[in-house]
Order: sequence, then C-alpha cells, then structure tokens
Amino acid sequence: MKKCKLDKTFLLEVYHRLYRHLGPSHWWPAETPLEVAVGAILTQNVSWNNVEKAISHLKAKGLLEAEKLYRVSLEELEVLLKPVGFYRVKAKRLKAFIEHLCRFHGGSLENLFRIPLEEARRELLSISGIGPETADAILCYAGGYPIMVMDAYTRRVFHRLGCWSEKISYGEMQDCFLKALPVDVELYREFHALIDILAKSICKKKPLCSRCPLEDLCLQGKTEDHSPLTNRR
DNA sequence: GACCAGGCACATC
DNA sequence: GATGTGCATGGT
Repeated sequence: MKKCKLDKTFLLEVYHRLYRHLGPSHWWPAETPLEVAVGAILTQNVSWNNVEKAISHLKAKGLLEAEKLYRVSLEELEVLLKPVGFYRVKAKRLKAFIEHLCRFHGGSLENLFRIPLEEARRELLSISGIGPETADAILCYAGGYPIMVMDAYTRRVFHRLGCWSEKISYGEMQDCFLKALPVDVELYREFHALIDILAKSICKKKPLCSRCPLEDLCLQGKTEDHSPLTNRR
C-alpha cells in the first residue's frame, strides 16, 4: 500500500510557499561542522535556546574541538551542559560521539565524511545516543550529504496536509521526500528548517490557520487534529 | 504552576 | 513489534 501522497510538484509548491513566507532560514547556526554535530546531539528534545547557552560555555572553555572534548572529564562536561536539560544523558552521548570520532577517524569529521553516505549513516547510528534524526542532521548540515532530516514536525505538518498517516515511520517519511524531491542538499537543508520554523511559529497553536501559507493545500480537506505541533508524548 | 522544547535508550508487555 | 517511561533545565 502506498504510504504517502507526496509528489514533486506538491512538495516543491509547499517548499516555495514556505520559503516566500519564512525563508531564508540560515540553518544550521554554527561556525564549524563539529559545532553542528554537537548542537545536533544537544538539541534532542530540548529548545535551541538552551543549546546555545551550553555551546557558548563550551566555546568559552575552548572545548569545541574533538581532541579537547575527548580529554575533558564527563563530570566537567555535565557541568557545562547543565543549561541544556537532560545534561547527564547529553554529556554521555556527546562523549560517546567524540570517542567514536577520535577512535576511528583521528578526531576528524572530515575523515568521517569521506566515506559513502550509507556507510557513514550506519556508523553514526551505531553510536549510543545517535538516532536517525541526529545522524541525518549531522550528515546533512555538517557533512553536506544529500539526506533530508525528518522529525515530529514533519510528520505532523504533512499529516495535517492529508499526505500520510500520523503513524508513519521516520524511514517511510524520508523515503517519500527523497523519492519525490530532486537530489539537492541545499534544498533538503532549507526545507527541513522551514518546516520546523513553520511549526514553531505561525502554526504552533492552530496548524493550518489563516496565517499559514499552506492553509489551502490540504489533499484531503482539513484534519480534525488541532492539537499543538509538539514533539511531546 | 503547567506546558513545551530541533530524541533516544531501555524496560516491559 | 509496540508502547511507556526516564532523562532535567529554562522560557512562556
């Protein structure tokens, strides 16, 4: 059975509307690929505001280098990551990522990004604390690989547009997008960013409201789901 | 004070 | 395989 009703024309229409209303997004806000990767791990289920504080702490300590993050103790890292929330978990996950990077790639993201997409993705997913969304964010925004990040916002927004079931899996969503869209990293980066910005700003309270640039685009008429576009259970 | 924020791992059924 | 729960701070 077909899992989604997305096609190239529809998706590009959505993209162009979002870009006209909300773009350019200037995602991912970071100075280096490592900062992107650190941000991707830290932002799991927390607001970006909190992540920025923690990243500025790391910068102030001169720790935004793989070698230095490798040497810093878990306890010290926990203190620096306090503003993020879930700081014990995040410190452990960041350490696991850095240790992998140092052990297998000489602490160089450039080395990791030399290997083919599928292999790099498998490798990232093998690290404890790196799931599909985090792996894809690192690959797309830091590595420049042609892969698009999916998330709870993407699921919700396109569910409300009548494109798929709310139960659709991460992989199924990603297949739909990648099959329909041209291979274009910049498009993938901006599209994901715009979906998140849409969900968090204009359509936060009542999705597909009159201020939403996608209001008239529903494939199956309006859904009855008007709960907030959150990631929460 | 309640709710939410750019997930993931693990336990349980 | 599907579902529930812990992780924790900061802004609104």
